[in-house]
Amino acid sequence: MRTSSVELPARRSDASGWPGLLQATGAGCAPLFLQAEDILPMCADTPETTVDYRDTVFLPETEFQMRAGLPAREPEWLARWERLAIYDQLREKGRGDARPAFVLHDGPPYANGHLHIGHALNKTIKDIIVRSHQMMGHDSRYVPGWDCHGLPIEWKIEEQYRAKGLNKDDVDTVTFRQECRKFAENWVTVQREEFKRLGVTGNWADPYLTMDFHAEAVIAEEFMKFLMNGTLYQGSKPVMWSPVEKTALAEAEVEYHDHTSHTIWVRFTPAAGLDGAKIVIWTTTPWTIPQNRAVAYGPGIAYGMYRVDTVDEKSTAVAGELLVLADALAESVMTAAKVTGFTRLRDVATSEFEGVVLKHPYAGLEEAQGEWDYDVPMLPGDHVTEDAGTGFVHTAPSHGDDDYQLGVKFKLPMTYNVEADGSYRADLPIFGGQAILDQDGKEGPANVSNIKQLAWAGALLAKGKIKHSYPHSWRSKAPVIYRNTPQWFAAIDHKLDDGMGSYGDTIRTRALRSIEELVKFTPVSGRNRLHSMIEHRPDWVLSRQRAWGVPLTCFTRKGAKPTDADFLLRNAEVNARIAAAFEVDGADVWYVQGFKEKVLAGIVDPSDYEQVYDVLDVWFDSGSTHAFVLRDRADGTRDGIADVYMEGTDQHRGWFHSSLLQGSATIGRAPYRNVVTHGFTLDEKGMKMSKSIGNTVAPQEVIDEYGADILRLWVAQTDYTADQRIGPKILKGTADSYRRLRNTLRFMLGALAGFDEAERVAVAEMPELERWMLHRLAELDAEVHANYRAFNFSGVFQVLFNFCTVDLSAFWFDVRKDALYCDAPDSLRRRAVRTVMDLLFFRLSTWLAPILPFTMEDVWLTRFPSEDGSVHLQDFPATPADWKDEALGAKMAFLRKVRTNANAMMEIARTEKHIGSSLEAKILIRAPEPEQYRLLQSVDLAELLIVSEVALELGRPVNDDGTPFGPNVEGIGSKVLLPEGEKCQRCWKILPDVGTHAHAHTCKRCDAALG
RNA sequence: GGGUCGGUAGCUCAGGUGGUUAGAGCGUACGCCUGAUAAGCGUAAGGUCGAUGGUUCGAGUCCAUCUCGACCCA
Repeated sequence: MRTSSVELPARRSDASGWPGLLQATGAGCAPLFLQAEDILPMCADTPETTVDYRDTVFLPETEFQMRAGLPAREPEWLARWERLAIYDQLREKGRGDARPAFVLHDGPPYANGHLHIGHALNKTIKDIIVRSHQMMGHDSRYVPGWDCHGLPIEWKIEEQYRAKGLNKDDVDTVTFRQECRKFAENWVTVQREEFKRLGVTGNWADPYLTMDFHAEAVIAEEFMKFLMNGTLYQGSKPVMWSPVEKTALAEAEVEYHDHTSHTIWVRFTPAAGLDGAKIVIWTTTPWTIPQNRAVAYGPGIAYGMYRVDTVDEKSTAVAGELLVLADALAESVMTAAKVTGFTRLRDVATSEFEGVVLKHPYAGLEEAQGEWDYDVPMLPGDHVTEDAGTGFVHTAPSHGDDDYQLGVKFKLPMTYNVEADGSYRADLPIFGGQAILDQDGKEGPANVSNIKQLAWAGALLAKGKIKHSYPHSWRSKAPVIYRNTPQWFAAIDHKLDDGMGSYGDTIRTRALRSIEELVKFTPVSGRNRLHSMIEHRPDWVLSRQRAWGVPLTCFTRKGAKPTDADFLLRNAEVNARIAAAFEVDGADVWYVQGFKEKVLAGIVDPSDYEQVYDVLDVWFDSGSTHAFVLRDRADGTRDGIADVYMEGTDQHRGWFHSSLLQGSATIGRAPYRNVVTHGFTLDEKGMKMSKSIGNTVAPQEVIDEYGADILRLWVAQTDYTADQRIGPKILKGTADSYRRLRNTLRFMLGALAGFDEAERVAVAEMPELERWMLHRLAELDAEVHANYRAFNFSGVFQVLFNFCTVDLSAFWFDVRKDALYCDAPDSLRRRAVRTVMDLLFFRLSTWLAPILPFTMEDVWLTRFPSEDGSVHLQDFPATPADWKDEALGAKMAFLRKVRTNANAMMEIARTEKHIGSSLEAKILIRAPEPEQYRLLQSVDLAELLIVSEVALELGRPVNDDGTPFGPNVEGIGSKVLLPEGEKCQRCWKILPDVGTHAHAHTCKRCDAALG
């Protein structure tokens, strides 16, 4: 509720004396009277009142533009930094042990395509970390890197070949690799410029590339450590395989199309147990039946025993037979088998399956020559569902991922029945030589042969067809199959004897203990995430059947089996020769005719050995960056370990993961001390960005429209540890915040115009308000440092932005405008304000510099114009601890509450047209407690409230009629009155002494200031 | 389908171990100022803290389920 707080007649011209009229006409008609009323004061007052003192007032003076013009001006600063070689200057400053090193090791982006918003976020966060640590006193080095090998680049080159009608297989490998190299080089150049445009500082002149010859040599060396320490072995694993192209395919190389498959229900007969009931499996790949090695059941699934009672004449089910099925699927199976009547006899607990051994459907067949006379165990598997099928999963470890995992877990044997061209091996009984898919990608006879054979063996319960989504080769459009192929693995649990056992003696234990003891995670949730991944992961598949990468530099003995002790050639001299050759000519030499002979000459007989031509998983490349960057470069780190690895959360599965495994094997621990992760960037509604939806935000567009500093400010104000949102509306808001900040800085620059060291005032001589500002700066100093150290930029921004708006713009600046504009230049008060303004300048401009490098350079150079200066050569200034004054902080907090209360009262008076500006008011403040009274008396309240006069009284804040002044603060109330006197034409305060001085229409202070 | 993380005003963020009417800034509206002026100041309106159920004298905060979204895996 609002109560009028003014008792005196209104002073304002547009209301004075005409309340009736105003009321009668209404606000909407007020303009009608404005003309006449406006003339009134002009007539009442003499023309003398228009004495213009504007030129005698010290208004802010600055070249600093309100409008930044960032898109146009940012490139100029970039050129300046390049000319001044700021990054190199800072390195010079940190030479030797002049400053403690701080190294954020760059996770390499893939050198392929223009930057997207995720890249911009990633590199900006890194840059803020690097810059802030530099300014906190470190030698903060940053070597950007690129991931250059790998499939996507290979594709692009293959695509170019196809466009020219060429076939990749007809091209020399070295030639092909060199084209890939050129392609990567080109994108490195493009991306480097795009990153630099964001204001990211670093050693751009000499970045690291995983395809540098030295990098390739080191990657090979690191791989050979795995070879030598016994963790490397050859195994077999099902991968997606195209029989048409006779090659393995990566997930990204397949596309899904509808495909019609056979579908069969097959009985498996227990050797014993289960009352002789048959276990029924369902599969869409009959050709995998010869490779069956187990049947999986779901430990959490309800099973029952069913008796077939009556069947349709076309049914292959038999009346009276017993079947075990998942209850949820029994009905559908019976329908498929054309069973017309059945009875559920009893529950079958999953414990009954334990230890049950089934016979393969082809066991005992005469033509099979005993091929399938092995045990088929029943095994529990969490991948078994009740969504489709029978509740039992036919398991062929060579032809499916779940099957493979189950096989690894229970040591099922792998089969090698399917050849590269998609046909059964010639010596497989019954089916030998038959194709699953022929060379055109059409179905071969294998499926139908199996269905016939199952029927013949009496194992076929039902059959049908199903249309479903199925993977096809992107290139040939032919369906693919899962087929086990030889692969190279790193054994995660192999016991190591390498003298690096401080944190365990296997890769896994070292990795886990690193996570537990050596690494700090930001946010902390990353620890569990990485830990559980490492805890549960299988062995690392290192090999890819590709051309563009670092080869697995090893040799196998002809005729030896992978399990033989001498299968792999382990020879330090050979390894040294390989590394030396790579160092000079890169990994291409591996593919040059005669390399094997050259490398093995004089050590072993080259003709006894096969050279491996698979290339390393690119994660091995990036997992090795710590070796060829941190360990080997002069700007690396002393112990080869980084202070920070900072990437997106997806890299728990990627770079953090591979670096951890690689490091655990080669240096015995994680190559990092901090893992910082950022979330994903989503659109304004929190949805994933996609080109088809059209909700993407490209960094280049933001830079063109607003400038890189706005994009950086967006990064800084968001909590990047979670997923963030961006879009036109959000960027608009960011730009608004920027403008507010910019104007605050602009005022500071204007107030500092011509500041001279001689003006400086000692802290002890300063007014309380200035000492309070120093107190705030000391508080901020601690908060800013703590937040930067914790990589918490949204904290830094929040704290500084609030400070700028609440403490500076709305309070200190507003209050001190009077002193700055009107006090004589030599007044202690004005000098104190400018002294504090100067101290503020150094802190604010440096604290914000890591976030807004362009704008803060603008600020810095406006104050200190020079050819070679830069805010980025500065450190955060040390802030004296004794600036802190908690008591003063509490006092000012209280006074500001009183101020807010008075403002609220003035707002009412303003609405009622009694006053306009606050200087037109006099405030009566009543405090009931003597202590409060004394406290209020100790300060210049008129100055603090920006009013012309304050009357302070001890007593209750009530009117003569007992009604309260209005809302109170701890019992203290205020009331708006009108001051006595005339308006000083220089400082605009209404004071009693105005007009009594030499200079017309001035107050005492202004009169003196005018001299 | 599985695992992990997240959902507080239009926006960006605060809200130790559960405890009084959930905070800040921006934006918005209204007003003032016209000596920070394509600025500045003031006041105000805005939230069933994703939903439901539970534990408790008391839950934004603890538990369960659901929902939406994201990431990783299948």
